[in-house]
Parts: sequence; C-alpha cells; structure tokens
Amino acid sequence: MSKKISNTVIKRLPRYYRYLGDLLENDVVRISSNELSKRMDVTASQIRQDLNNFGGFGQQGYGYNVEYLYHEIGKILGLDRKYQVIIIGAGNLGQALGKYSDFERRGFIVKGIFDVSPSLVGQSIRGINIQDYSEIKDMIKSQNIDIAILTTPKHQTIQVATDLVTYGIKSIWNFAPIDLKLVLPKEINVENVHLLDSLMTLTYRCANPEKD
Amino acid sequence: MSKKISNTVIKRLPRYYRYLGDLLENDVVRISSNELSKRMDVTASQIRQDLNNFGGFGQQGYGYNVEYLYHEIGKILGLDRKYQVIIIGAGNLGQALGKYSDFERRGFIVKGIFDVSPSLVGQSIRGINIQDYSEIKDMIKSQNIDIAILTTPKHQTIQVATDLVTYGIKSIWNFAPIDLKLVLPKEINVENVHLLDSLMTLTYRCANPEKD
DNA sequence: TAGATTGTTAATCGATTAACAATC
DNA sequence: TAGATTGTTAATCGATTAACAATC
Repeated sequence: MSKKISNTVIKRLPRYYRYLGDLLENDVVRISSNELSKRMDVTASQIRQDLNNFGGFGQQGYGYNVEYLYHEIGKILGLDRKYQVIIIGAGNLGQALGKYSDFERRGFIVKGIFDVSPSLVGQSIRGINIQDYSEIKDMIKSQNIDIAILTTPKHQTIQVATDLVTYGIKSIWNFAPIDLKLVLPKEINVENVHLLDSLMTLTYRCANPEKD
Repeated sequence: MSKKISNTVIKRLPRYYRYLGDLLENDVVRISSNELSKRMDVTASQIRQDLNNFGGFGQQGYGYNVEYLYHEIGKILGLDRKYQVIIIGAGNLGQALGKYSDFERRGFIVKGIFDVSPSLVGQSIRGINIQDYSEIKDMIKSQNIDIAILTTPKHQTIQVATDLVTYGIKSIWNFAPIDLKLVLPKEINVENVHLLDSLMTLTYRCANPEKD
C-alpha cells in the first residue's frame, strides 16, 4: 500500500477521532470539512488533505458521514481490536494508570503490573496483583502481550526496555524521561509521554508571554 | 525583544535541557553541536539554529560550555524560579501527580489539591489535605498560584477552567481530553497532556507497521 | 598561527493553504 | 438541474539542512 504517512498527520488523527466521537454523541449525522474546521480551529483544507492520505471518506456536495468517518479513523488508529498490556513500575503513576478505567473501555486490558519493590509486590490494583519483575518473561510469552507501559525510574529504564524487547515486546508506551527509540531496534514502536517536558513548555510560556 | 520563536523550537528545548543535564551529571565540561547531534540524533545545524534563536551561547573553535548552556536553557524555560501549583481533580491521576516528588525537586510546589467528592475531601496526599472545590477561589487569591493542573472529568473541565481563569489563573496544565485553548481567552497559557491521544499514535503504529 | 567550531545566510525540503475541476 | 462540497493539484509558507565566512 501506497506512500508513507507523515508523523504530523498521524499525530492529528486522535484529535479528529475525538471530535467525531463528540459529534456522534450529539447525534450529528453529517459534517462538512468546513464546519469541522471551525469547531477544531484548523483549516478545512488540512482536514481534507489529512483524510485523503487514507482514502476518500466523503461525498461531494454532502460532506462526511460522522459515524462512518469515526469508525474509519478508529480502524486506521488500530482501535478495532483489543490490546493486552502490562505496566512495569507500580509507583504512583503506574498505579494510577492501572486504575484508569477509561483504558479498559477503549480496549486496553491490563494483564499485569510489575515492580521490584517487595513492599509493592502482592498488593492488588483493581483486582490485578502486583507481581515481581522476575515473572514478567513468562507473562509476555504466555499471554500475548501487545504493549508494555513503562513507568520505571530513569536509570533502570533502558535495561528494562531491552529485556522486554528480548522477551518479544514490540510496542512500548514510555513515561520515563529517556529517549528509548535511540537504544532499541528501529522496528520497535515507542511512544513517549514526557511529563516534565510538557510542563516545561508551560513554564516557558509563563516566562515568555506573547506580546501583542 | 526580537522575533517570535516557533512552537517547534520551544518543544525541543526541554529535550536539550535533559541531555545537557545528563552531560552535566557525567562531568562533561564542553560539547560541540556536532557531538551533541550524534547523541540526540538530530542535526548539528538544527541545534545551532535553535540555540541562536535565543542568543550566542557557544564559542567558535570550542563549542558550548555544558554547565553554562544548561543554566541558560533553564532560564529560557523559566526554571530559574519556583511555581506554586494546585491540582484540581483528586482521582487516580491527580493523586499520582500530587505524590510525584520529582515535581517538587524541579521547583513546583503543590499548595493544594481539590475535588468535589465528599469521599476524597479531607484525605491527605503527602501531607496535603484534599479540599473541597468551593475553597479554591480563596486559595488562588491568597496564595499566588501560578499553575493549575487539571485532572477533572471531561464534561466538567470547561466549567472548571473558566472558573479558574475568573479567579486569576494564567496557566493551565490540562490532562482532560478537551481542547481548552479554544474556549479560554488567548492570553491564558494552556499545555495539554492527552494520554489517550498519545496511546493511539502507538496503536496506529501497531496497526500500520513500517514496511522496509 | 592553524584548527576547530560557531553564528548565520542561502538552498532545500516538507507541510500547509489556496484554488478549482470533478461529482454527488 | 443547480448548489454544495469533496478530492486533488498547484502555490505558498515555514522549517530543516547545507555551506561557509567569522572568529575563538
């Protein structure tokens, strides 16, 4: 299938998906790129260009059917299936993600939570036992884990990620302040959430307000 | 002071800051754009262009002094001061952020955590009492709060954000799946962390692996 | 001084926007 | 059919990379 989709486009897809989901909730049946562009504050041209990377989902003179487009983008994003995930690192963030029921609703099933700390192992998060890190290999092999969520301390993260890849993990959602992509084989999918980086762009704006 | 800095550049600054911090920890005294470019996997040209948006921090024939550049970027990012923050929404994520001590180390001081749920109000997170949402106005007025962290449910978020702005909040770190920027006055700083959006770019890559 | 490396200008590349013919 | 709106090509804009003179 055709040419490479640019990263900028891919990163916009979840936002389209979110807006279409809202429209669907509000029983909106059809929408034109122009109307959507006003709501989302992007150009209609960009919406049409973005969508046409994946196919012609609209109809001249009519616009887009909201429900159809929503589901099509969902398919493009891989949301037409469930994902088995594990969480590595049962600290504050790991526990919070484990408890976050929105993930489950979206088809992300937390099959295990792992840590090395004896004080955490054995505790239960939403009915999921925190297991010792040493058991992770078995879990990955036996349970067909799709995604590993990393909330490990910075300096252990590279080792953990390398292990996981050895055990067969193909996709990592990484919360540690490390650029894993640079140390893992390039076919491994890595998506980073760098919370402090995000917060720093906010403090940048505090320190450098727009002058108008 | 001079021309507008583009968003793409601003978003790269925390990453530079992170790498320089690592170098500093490892007692590296000087670094050239070329060497840094290899470590970070960006072009040396881009590093020099980015930095020169803010001034000439290097020296021909020598490169950049790591400690100096680290602190200069810190200042640009507004990290040369403390920030008083409050967290609104004491659910899993709000609590995790409240407990996250790395923020404190970076100068973000959690002055209060707020929720509407009677079962949460009165509980204590790292010595900080969860207060009823109705007390938020006083807190903002009396304590000079710089940043509000929003981990509220989707459908309450716009109302909460609007209130906060009325009470004087200028900067919002938003975890709710809503584009606040579109509903708030444009001088309010908003930085979003859309966790599900991020996860969806990962599932996109699961569903559409690179062919080589 | 000679070598190294920046700061900065110019060239290239990619992403966004505009325009419009195709078509429902 | 006439009006609306897409899909798509062409034009513009901005961001990245290359090149090199300035200079430490």
